Amino acid sequence: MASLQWPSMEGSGQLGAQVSGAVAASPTGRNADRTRSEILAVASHEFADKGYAGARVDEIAAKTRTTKRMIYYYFGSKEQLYVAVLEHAYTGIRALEQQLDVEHLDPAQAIRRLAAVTFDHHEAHPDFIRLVSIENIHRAEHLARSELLAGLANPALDVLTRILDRGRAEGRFRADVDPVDVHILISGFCVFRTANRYTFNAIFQRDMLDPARRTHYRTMLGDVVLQYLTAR
Amino acid sequence: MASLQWPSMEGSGQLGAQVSGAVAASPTGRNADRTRSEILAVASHEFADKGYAGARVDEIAAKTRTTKRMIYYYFGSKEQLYVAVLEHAYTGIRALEQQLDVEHLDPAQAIRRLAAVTFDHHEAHPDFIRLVSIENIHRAEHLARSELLAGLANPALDVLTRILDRGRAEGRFRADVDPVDVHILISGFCVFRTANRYTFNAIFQRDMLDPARRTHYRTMLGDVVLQYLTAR
DNA sequence: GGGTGAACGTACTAGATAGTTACTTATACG
DNA sequence: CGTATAAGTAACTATCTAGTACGTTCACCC
Repeated sequence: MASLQWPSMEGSGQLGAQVSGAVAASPTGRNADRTRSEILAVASHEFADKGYAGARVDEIAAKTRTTKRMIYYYFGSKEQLYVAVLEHAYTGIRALEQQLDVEHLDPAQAIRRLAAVTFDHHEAHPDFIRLVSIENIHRAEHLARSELLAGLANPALDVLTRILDRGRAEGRFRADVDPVDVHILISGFCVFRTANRYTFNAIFQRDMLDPARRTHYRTMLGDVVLQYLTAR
Repeated sequence: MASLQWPSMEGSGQLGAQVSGAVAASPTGRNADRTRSEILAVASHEFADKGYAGARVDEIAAKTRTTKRMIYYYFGSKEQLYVAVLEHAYTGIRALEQQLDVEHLDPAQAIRRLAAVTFDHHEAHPDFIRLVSIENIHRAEHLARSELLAGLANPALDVLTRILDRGRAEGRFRADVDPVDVHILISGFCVFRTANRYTFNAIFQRDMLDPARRTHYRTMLGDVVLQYLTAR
């Protein structure tokens, strides 16, 4: 019901805890790690679904196999729980991004691949995109205060920077493009497609996430980015 | 304090009502139109600021020169007030869009102009962008139910369609581009820049709305769209 | 100059909601 | 084996919040 949509560090669902190095969990009854991660998983989904103010601590507790007391036992307050959800979501996504390997491709193909992977990520993790939207409504006040997330650089940007450097060295890409700007171009397209799906559909009667149009938008994004990078 | 950031139909602030054809408002004391529009203006800002669940009816009332009773008198419920805010916001934006006149420009210049005007709109009406984000968190359930907004087509899309037709007729644009896709490209860039400003800044330490970078992003968008339309 | 209805204010209520207290049970460990 | 402590439950409370009951005032019209 409330499994996380990005790979969690502790396994999201049924009884998947069994944390690697730590204390072996007792098979029966109580299990701190499992309880904590189950609360986190349910809370992630609830906050993503209803927003911070719209989510209810009582309902999060009800969807867990434990009680509200445990939420306060492990997380202290609704706000701290929300921050934990944000941190968990961001670290999970970063772990995914770090896996992408495009060093062996030529610059143009590497850019297409990066754009496609980003595109797929956004489609595969709607809860994450929703959490980001929600956090922007709050002007990123929680994100800015989190010291866990403060220094956390974006691996996608590092990869992008290296691709651009190679492309420039080979004389295939323009010299004056900023990696962050390219990232904005890619993210803007992907985020808009998922985050604004509902109002867009209400007005234009077009579901941007219709599977029939998926490859069309995926290649369109690659085209747009490459054309920008290779323009005279 | 709470003036609307898009042109309202009734004048937002002090005592600007004095509705055109209707009954001349008494200069003193009570004035239905003024009260109603003042509630709407304050509510627009509050909902945009805090979201639907986060906004408080009591606080909206407090920031008005009238009382909570009047909110329920004119709008019925918190939800109906929110729908009224949405409808007011969308009709206001549409009225603005209808003004753009690019028929006298050649297709390429017209596209640049359309992109630039869209770009400016997003920057000038942050409350509208926030309301759209909030409505997307709610999966556009209110927008979809509003019969006022149901048939309301997007004038920007009509303009875009005509520009593309002219460009194709003159052999300057590719034949296989969909106006809605071009709209996605433009909107995606503009919406991302404003709506995701805060989390983006927290992670990349770059304010996408820094005035020093404004023209850079404005021309970048025009370049990207034109390159997409004119690619071999 | 008084009747009428729309516009408005005050004070209240029922229910929801974040957070707490008091108490119980399982588990690790000397 | 027994006890300290981590893990857990259920019931409670203070406060907040959407919505309402009821009374009052103003503008208008005859």
